[in-house]
Amino acid sequence: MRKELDTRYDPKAVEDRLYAHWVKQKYFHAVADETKTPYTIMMPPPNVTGQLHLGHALNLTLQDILIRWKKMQGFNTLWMPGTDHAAIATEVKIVEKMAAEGIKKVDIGREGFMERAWAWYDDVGGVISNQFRKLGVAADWDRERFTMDEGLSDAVLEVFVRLHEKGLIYRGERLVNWCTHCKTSISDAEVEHEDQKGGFWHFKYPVKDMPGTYVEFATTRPETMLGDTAIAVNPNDERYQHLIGKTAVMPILGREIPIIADDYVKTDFGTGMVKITPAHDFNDFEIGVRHNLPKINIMNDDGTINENGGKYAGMDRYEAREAIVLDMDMRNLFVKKEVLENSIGGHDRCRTVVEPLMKLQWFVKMEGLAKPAIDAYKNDELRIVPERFGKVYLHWLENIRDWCISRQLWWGHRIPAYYCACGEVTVAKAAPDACSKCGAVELKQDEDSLDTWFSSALWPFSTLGWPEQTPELAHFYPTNVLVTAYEILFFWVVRMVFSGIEFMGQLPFKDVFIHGIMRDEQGRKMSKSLGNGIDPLEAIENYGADALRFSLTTGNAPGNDLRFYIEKVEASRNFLNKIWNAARFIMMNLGDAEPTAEIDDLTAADRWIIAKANRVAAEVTQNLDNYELGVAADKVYTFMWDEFCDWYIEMAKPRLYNEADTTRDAALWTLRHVLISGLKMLHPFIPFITEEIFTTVGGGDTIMTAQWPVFAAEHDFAAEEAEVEQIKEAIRAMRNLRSNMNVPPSRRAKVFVVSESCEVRGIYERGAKYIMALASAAEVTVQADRDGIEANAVSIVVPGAEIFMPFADLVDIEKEKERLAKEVAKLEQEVGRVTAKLNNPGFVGKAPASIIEEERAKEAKYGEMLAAVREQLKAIGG
RNA sequence: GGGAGCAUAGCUCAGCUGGGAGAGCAUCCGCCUUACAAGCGGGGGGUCAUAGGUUCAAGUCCUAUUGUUCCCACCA
Repeated sequence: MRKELDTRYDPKAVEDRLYAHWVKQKYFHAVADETKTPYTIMMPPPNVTGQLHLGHALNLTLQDILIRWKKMQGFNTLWMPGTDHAAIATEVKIVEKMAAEGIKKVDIGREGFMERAWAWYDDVGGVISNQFRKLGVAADWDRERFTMDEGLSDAVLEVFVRLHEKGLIYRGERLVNWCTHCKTSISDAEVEHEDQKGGFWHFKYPVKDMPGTYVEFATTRPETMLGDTAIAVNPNDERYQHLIGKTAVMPILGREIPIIADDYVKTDFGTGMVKITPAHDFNDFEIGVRHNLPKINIMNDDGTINENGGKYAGMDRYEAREAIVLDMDMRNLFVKKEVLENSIGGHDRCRTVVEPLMKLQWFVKMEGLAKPAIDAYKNDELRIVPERFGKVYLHWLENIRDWCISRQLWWGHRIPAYYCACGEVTVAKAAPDACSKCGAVELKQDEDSLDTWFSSALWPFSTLGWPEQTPELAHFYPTNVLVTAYEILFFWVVRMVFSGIEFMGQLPFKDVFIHGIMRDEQGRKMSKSLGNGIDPLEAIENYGADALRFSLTTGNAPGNDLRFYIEKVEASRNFLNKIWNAARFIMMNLGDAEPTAEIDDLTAADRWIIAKANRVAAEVTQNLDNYELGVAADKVYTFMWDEFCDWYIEMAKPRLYNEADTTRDAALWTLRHVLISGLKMLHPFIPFITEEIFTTVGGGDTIMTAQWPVFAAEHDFAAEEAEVEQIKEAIRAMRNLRSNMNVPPSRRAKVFVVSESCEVRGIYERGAKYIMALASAAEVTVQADRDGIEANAVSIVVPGAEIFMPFADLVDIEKEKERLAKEVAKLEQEVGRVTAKLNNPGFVGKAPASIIEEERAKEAKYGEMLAAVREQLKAIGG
């Protein structure tokens, strides 16, 4: 039963209906089945705070292409979707919402907060995954997971306990990156460095018992002077040898601090003297450890100065800075202020300048975990596409520091550590009944929760049921590829890799396919503050999901950023319409017929397009294998539009319109066959329209499980391809000439094809109907000589033949001479180039035989054509 | 300070392992040719950033330079 199709493709009438149908049919659902070969992708879980943005759209489209393609290849595909609780990002939002109601976290306490948080999750947690569906993604929603699900939370606890048992998780008082706004520690990866011009203040401290002697140093953060516990110089600095071992006095607080020698200090920067503040600077911390210096913390969690800061206590860190500079100046100990270009770390969430603070936190020891992740890449077990990101991956892992995993937040996985008054700390999945040391039953669980990436690091196996040994885990792990933007290589990819190796004994994926990020028309990163974000849902509303997807796929190389142009979506929409109309045309002509054809019935044109489709299938498959999705899409696009629509369909028309044509069925069969092949190759890219047409044209119940086209040697018709290409070239030449001479299509011309070659004449005799249809010829006469052709007919030379078109009244002999003379010049140049090449002993001696053969063929071809054009020019008196 | 990417037609970008420069959009000319004007046919437009080098042959490989974007980094 065939439906009538509109002249314009309307995605609205198709997309939602088909998606609901796919879901209902469980086409996306994967079942563990050991008799099948799995192909698995873990969808990067979006934050539950989010809305679908173009970055997601790009990421999802690429994954969906791979999943749908592999499914058609017969793999047991699983695309695991889910969402991430996004600890800090979400908590900030919930706090904001509460603030609007005039409520603070402390007002309602941890339990009250969590209640609200879960309510909030119930409200908006599913929004984004519902938006994902609009894109047509073939994800297994039946298996959708959330990082705070019971099962995933259990995995988190299991991992924490195991790492702790192995000594890879420890608790310690260290300097951490502290956000004074969010009042939590954050990991190194969450600190964003930004270059800026800042103050560089020079001060001097008096040296004890050496009146008139001062140590002069410079700092970018004068407020940290309050925590100074030493002054350091380079041990080899001749200028300061006499000061080493002496004592300086921090004037404002009157604190006596030693002058020490340490290699860290450079002699050629600043004054060669450095103030040492172990509690507020990562370098100084190390020096403090080396020299056993006291660590004096001068700051509160909110960035104000604490009681160690004397009279500055209570001031904000920047207020204190000003005040201290002023006070030092009053004492004539302020030397000068310079401007210094340096980089400053801010919290990636709120941009607040990060303060290094001493904190008792939980850390993951990274060295041992990083090693196998490094080896996996070096041993080629892990492949990163494009390759250049492999260096970034290695560099990060080779320089990794311990990972601070505790966060002073409530929304997340609470750290499973229990404290007893006796000082004993118990780490266990469940709260112990009593302290194992003293037997006390009053145990307090750690107030902190875990970094959100601690749970997402487990995503590839926690979603499959780990630590339970589920059939899904056995079948679908390890996954095949991880598709993500380069932005989260460190946050997530690296952590999944070492987690997978540590807990599963196997890499979580074989390939990492990295793409770029979406930018606006001007190349700027899309951001909320700039307000330059494009809503993909709006683009889908206006142009359909297929059009959006296709525009995100073509013209982009792996790893490169992508600018969004609505014009590109329009162009994609036009392509969809083209396919739609080609299908309409074919269905109209098919009617109720079910044409059949044997290979022997096929004409040269049929074989030509079949051979082309065959080769495109091979190439596109190869491109997809290499993650060259843009190239793949482009090839199918060109094949379908240029070759199939603009040439083959046009060539089929004369056969279709002639009921008596004995090859009519072969044409119909070929049209339908090639259309379906094309739809299959397009389906991963544009799933909706291809499904709609496929089912309408009787391809089957769904294209999703149709077999992906493979190269078939029996469809490789080289001779016919060459023959049709020859006809195409002739048609193009004739069109070109007509256009040059301003001959309207309505004026049909007689065409004479002259060739001495019997073989060539055969080609043109068979191609006559195409020349008539596509080059506005009234009739085509093929002959061996020029008998009967008007002397002033315009002529063109094509390989192996000359073509004459009598346009008596239109011909301007002078212009003709000009045209032919130009043609001669062009061919002479060609022949000259090729001949020079062939006369070059280096070329003939070293180039591969096939290349030399090609050049020889060119020389012969152009030589022949040149002779013919010269002849024609002579014939009209030129 | 270290590293990476990019620089190709007016614009946005492709161009895989080196073998005569491509697409989309824009532009110009001509077409309502019975699938499609969201279309059809034809055209113009590029010293592939610059300078060297390797090679019979370089947009493609190497080196340097310039411009640009980004990543990493505890120089006070």
